[in-house]
Amino acid sequence: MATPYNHKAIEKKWRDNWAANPINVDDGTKEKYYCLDMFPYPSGNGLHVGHWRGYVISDVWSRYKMMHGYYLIHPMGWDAFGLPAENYAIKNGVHPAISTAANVKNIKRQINEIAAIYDWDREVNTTDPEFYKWTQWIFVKMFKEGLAYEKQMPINWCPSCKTGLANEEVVDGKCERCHSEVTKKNLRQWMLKITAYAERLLADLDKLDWPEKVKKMQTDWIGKSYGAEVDFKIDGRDEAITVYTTRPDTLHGATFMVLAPEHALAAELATEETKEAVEDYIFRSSMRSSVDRMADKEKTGVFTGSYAINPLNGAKVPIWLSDYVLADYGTGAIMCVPAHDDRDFEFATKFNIPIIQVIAKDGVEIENMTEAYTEASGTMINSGDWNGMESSVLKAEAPLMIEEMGFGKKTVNYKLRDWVFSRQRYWGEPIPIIHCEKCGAVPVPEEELPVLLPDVEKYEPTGTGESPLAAIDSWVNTTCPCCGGPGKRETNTMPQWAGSSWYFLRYVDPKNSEALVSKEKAEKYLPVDMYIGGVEHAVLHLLYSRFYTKFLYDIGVVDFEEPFKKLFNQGMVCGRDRETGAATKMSKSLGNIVSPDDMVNDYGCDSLRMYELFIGPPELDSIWDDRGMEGIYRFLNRVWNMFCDNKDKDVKETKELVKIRNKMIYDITTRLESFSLNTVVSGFMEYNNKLMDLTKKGGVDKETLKALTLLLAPFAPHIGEEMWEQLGGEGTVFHQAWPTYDESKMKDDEITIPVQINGKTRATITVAADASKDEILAVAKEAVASKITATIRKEIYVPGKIVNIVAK
RNA sequence: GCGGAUAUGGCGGAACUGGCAGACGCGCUAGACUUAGGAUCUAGUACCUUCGGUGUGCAGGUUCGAUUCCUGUUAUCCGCACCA
Repeated sequence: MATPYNHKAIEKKWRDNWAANPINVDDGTKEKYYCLDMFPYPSGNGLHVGHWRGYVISDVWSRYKMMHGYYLIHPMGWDAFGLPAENYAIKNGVHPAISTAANVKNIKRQINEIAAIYDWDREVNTTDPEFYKWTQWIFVKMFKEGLAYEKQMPINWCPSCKTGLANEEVVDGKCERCHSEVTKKNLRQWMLKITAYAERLLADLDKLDWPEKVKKMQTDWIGKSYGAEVDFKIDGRDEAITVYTTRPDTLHGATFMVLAPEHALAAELATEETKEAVEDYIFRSSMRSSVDRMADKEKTGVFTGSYAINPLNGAKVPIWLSDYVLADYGTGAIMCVPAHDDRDFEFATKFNIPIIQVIAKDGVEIENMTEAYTEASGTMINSGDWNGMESSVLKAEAPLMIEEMGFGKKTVNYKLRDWVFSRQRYWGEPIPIIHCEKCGAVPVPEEELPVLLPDVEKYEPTGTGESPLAAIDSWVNTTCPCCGGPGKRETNTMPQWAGSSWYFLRYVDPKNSEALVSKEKAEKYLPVDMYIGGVEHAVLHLLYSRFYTKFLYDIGVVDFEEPFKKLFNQGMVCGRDRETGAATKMSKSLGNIVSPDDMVNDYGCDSLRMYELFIGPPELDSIWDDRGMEGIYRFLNRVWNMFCDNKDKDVKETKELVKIRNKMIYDITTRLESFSLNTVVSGFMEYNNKLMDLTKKGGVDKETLKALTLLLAPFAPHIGEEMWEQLGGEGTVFHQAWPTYDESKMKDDEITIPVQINGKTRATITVAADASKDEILAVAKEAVASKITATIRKEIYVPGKIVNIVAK
């Protein structure tokens, strides 16, 4: 018996060897393959086995690509701005830069335990001034293009984090980070005009090889709808109120109109009698948080006392105010057709407003409507000239008809809002703007970037809407780059998403001081071919990155419009709840975090890598169970022993061995190609069991051992490299070509076929693979002759699969 | 409320275009080797039973044949949530 499997010695040996002789080298002739991991936030908790999973998946894929001759861009970096470091600073008085650096060091050590081929020469850190110089540069460019602008508006405000938030960061009315209830605060904000890209962000989703789920989430978030704007004259005045509707076909059924309480005309429309009630309603609405407004579906509202004129039939309709109409969508005003809209129906019922049905459901007019008929299908009724038309047709044609009639226009709308981009916190990129009394907001000249984040004494957010930077007079007071007069620096910082919206571009040219990325390197190494990470960024990071990339394309920095060609979302690794046994997210507070460190020590990196994959389908959540590690460790031991038993023997290749080898290559390759990584691992186990069997029956030949080594290497790189060396292979195993299979050599001489009677298996027969149908049926009938108790009605033979005899 | 995903032994999970359900692993049972074994190896392990039957959330359907296709339904998870 040869030396037992010693993971510690083998892994140390190859780790040192790879450090001395890097295997991923750009020789200028290879094609690139860019495989990217979502870079981590360097948290003080370190990595758990869930983080590992994603990194293992991407490393296996990278090494597989390397064995197809690619030069890999496989970088790692740090998304290091953000609240936890700042909160730690507030509590302990340690500068975020210091605690972050310590966390980076620890996590880097842990990541190195994975033995992934990260190219640390490409490492980036969003808090590095040489990096955020370009984060600020992009902002300045956006400002110059009119895509970054200031606005005073009520925004989402987290009272616990004491900062404003983007819509994307508000989940169920709560702060995405700390889960506090989000309130509204009227603040001067920096906004990014992501809405200018809405159409392109939507249309280009088609080009992407992304999970449908993520594409759908982005589609819904952008929320495009087609409809018309219609002008309703206010009775007795010259002004009109414009509404947006997707159902202009129902215009004859509009019996009232509702404005958002924040609508510019809301207060003005009140009459003497309604003034008090209207003002009261507007005031109360302004005090309600978005959570309130969402949770409370019961309709409230107030009649303004004014009327509008339906432009189509001249009907006089009352104008109401209600907070179910959103101020910042469409025109902030709607026409209400209670017969054909659930919300309008509810409102009309509550406030006794007439309901006029204009689409016949199943050809009839409903006598007493109990609910709205919302489908656009049926014949128009009560609609003047439009009577008799099909509503679905009218729905499509009405916008243009309205436009021709001169009281509206065809239009589209998006749910997507501009991006609230400023944060009132310390640990982020300063927004590179100087405010001057004469010149207004002036961008810091590009050659003066970066605007360094100064040290402060107190990190504590003020809660007033000012960032802690505002307290540093010496930093705030500066000169205006435009007129040379006195100026004040912008004290808001950027959100955490700023750096992560473009970091993947910097990896390919991380030390360039002249440009964000050189044209040459961008062309050669970008874009990202495969992006691997969790699904939690579906509408945050992934939407922002697409927006940034499109902008950089427009100003000529890059020559592609989509940053990530292919996206893979790995599932979460859950812990098990000690009492209920249910799967729960790993978290510090639940105390169910499994650290990879001990696992690596006890079983080795190769075992942990394979177990991370074996645990379940990579795209689904899975539950961590320590005990399963044993099984993988045993498996690697068995591979090692089988290998050692055979490697020094000169075993002749047999037909059986050739068949198993080709089948093994075929199975592993096709499963890997379809990203079914858990079944790749079980496939290895199955084939190893077969090879162990054959070891007892005469041995396994070198070619087969070699094939196994090559297949296994991306998964268990250390043992793979060791086996390759012991087989006398040249250089590193990762510079070898991925093995190929020959389908003609996978065929069996004999096949085993189940024989069924009436669909139930009664016997199996073994016949020559090339036997004819008649021969097989004859053998089959003989095998089950005693069990056939009725007349044979039908005999079915599916070649190579099954025989079914129908007897009744 | 709307949309999407999932449902298979004690557990994690296999099953390619309909063709032997439970591969592979964990756990468990028995045995071997051992002073010992939480090491290793061998055999067994869906359920009920005597033949035989029943089984892929539940109820139907299509088919010679359904985990796979269709209709309905339940549960869990995820996303959106007054977007007119």
